Amino acid sequence: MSKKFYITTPIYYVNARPHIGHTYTTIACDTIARRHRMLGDDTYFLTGTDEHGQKIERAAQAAGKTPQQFADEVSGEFRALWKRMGLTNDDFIRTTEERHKIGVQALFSKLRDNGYIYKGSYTGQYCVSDEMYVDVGPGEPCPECGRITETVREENYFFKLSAFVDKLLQLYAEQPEWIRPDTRRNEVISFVRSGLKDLSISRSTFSWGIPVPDDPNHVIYVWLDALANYITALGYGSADTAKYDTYWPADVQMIGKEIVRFHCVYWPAFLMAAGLPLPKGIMAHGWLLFEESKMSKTRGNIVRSETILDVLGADALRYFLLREVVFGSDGSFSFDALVQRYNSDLANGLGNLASRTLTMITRYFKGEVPYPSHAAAREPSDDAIAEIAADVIGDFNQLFDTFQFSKALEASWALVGAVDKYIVENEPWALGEKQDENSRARLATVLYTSAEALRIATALAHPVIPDSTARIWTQMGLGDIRKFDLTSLKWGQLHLGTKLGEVQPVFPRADKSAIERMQKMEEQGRPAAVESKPEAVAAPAAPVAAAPAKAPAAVPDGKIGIEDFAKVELRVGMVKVAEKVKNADKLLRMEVDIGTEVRQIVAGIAEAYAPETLVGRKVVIVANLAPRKLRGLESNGMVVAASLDGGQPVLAGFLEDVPVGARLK
RNA sequence: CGCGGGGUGGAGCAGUCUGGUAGCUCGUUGGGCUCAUAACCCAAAGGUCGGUGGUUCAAAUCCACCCCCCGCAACCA
Repeated sequence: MSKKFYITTPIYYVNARPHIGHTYTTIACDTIARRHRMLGDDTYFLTGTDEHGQKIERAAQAAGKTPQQFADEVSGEFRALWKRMGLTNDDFIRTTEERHKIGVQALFSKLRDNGYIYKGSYTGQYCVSDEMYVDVGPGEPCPECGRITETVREENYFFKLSAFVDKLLQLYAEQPEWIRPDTRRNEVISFVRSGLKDLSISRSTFSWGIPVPDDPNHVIYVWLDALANYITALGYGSADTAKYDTYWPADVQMIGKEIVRFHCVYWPAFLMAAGLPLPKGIMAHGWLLFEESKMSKTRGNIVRSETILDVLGADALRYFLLREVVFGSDGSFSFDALVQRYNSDLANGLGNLASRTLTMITRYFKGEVPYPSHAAAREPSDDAIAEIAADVIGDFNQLFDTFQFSKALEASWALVGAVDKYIVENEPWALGEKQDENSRARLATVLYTSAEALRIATALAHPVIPDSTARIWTQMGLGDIRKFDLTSLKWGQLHLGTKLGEVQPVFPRADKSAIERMQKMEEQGRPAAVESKPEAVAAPAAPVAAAPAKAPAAVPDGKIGIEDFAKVELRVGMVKVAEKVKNADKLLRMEVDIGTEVRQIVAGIAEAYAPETLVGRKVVIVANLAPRKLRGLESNGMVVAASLDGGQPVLAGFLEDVPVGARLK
């Protein structure tokens, strides 16, 4: 009899191409799903893409595509990547699919029928980037993301979120493990305690979304739309609810820490309002930092999973992510660390243990698993390994099931280490030289013990490194590891006479060139991988909620004509005065002579240039830029500088002398 | 008084919730072994656990205060 197990990833917003952060979440879920399948559970693993909202509408427009085309493309990239990585998701939901639309509308209607939705009007500052209203004054930036907000007045449908404060607090109190880890739970509790305002759950200012039932002028708020995927994918709201009936509520909903509020406050409130069961738990993992700094599109340090797949394979990445990073905390990624882990744990550890053990069995026992013919050939060290293995099985299971992947793997690698030591101490190669009965029996015991420990370590690691463990399993003559019943795993199941397959290294050692290759691939792949348009469009300079700049006449590939360039007036200027702006870390106030006049210009270069070094220097100025106030000072123009991703700006200059006021063309 | 994350041998980290011999990987040095993927095993050197005070039989861990570093935001037209 099997239990059901339903696990979900967030659905990924298609404004960004897949990067290693998405991969991290999805791999974690894949690993959990694989483990549950091995345990015989009726497992269902869902992932997908979130495709609606103003941000997508605008990004598509900027890219000269329809929103659907845009979403199709990026969603396709996600699916292709997961397929390539061999992920075992049972379904892939897209919020633009009909089945999802039906389900969301059914949920909306249900909330309305239950009296939790009312119509009201709302004027406020809207952050396009975060798709939410924020509590700031007109013209102020979004407190969440810092981007500019737009003043929007809408007649909207509202969800009575305020009615759920007590019920939510009760949920968190009664089920302390409902939100994990604790830090996230505490954040949520304090957020809810401070009170909840009703939530606007429709938009009429754009149309890229699911229409509100009976009121097609409104589309449903993206988060209500998106969150519903976890049930619409199962057929909620459709004629066929068999999967919904079987799998809902979810056993684990995995998320990143940035979307805790939506999953731990809004989502349960929606479900309560609809009278539906709540998921059994939300697990929020941390962020993956790239060599200490956050990966971001603007910084251009997003690592693509493809690079790692090409060079080291999916198992290396899977193992690294789950072993290196404490799940729930932030972790850092670097190619050095990846290769290091790969070599020491996989190549030198598990791979080498498999290689030496199986080679000796092949050599000394013609490739058949031996077993000692009499009890005299047993020694305490053999039993010690069996005991360690038994402990590891228990520890691994307990740690893994509480999301402590790094500790679980550490525990099972302790077994690998213990066997390496055991082999050296027992010198099977020396026993192999002798032909007397005792030596043979002793050799049989040592090799059996090693092989059995290897079998156990391999079985435990299978959900994490499925491909390579399957190969070790085959080499051990055990057949298809996917058919192995993990619940039965215990010492002594390896049978006498099991015929080994051909022994081959499973994890070839990676050398330094692997790191260089990956870095090179990243650099080459970067321009294509970075999608900068949506960000630029989402933060329009004008305070008015104008539509993004009308695409200038049909010029392909984002190129501009000479007439567009001619609109920009670049001039050589001489810095007369430069000083730091008070209360600003990055700003310098300069007075710049551009020939015809002296302009005040404020620029964000204070961290790269001391004011006194600038006086007398010639710089390039955008002379016809609209004035803008920065930290209270009006800036009439812009200093041109090279800006490195994550680095400091470098001012443009000339090798030859140029007169002040000269125009650049 | 903006929000957040940190400070543990040379490097990178775990341990802190739940106080009890400071652990892991790499690196260094010396030794061992030759089955194995230049791998594996042993040993050694290397630590004021950011500081000060407190609680305690006992503090990396709990409490208070302080110092420093790093993100993010405020400002990068």
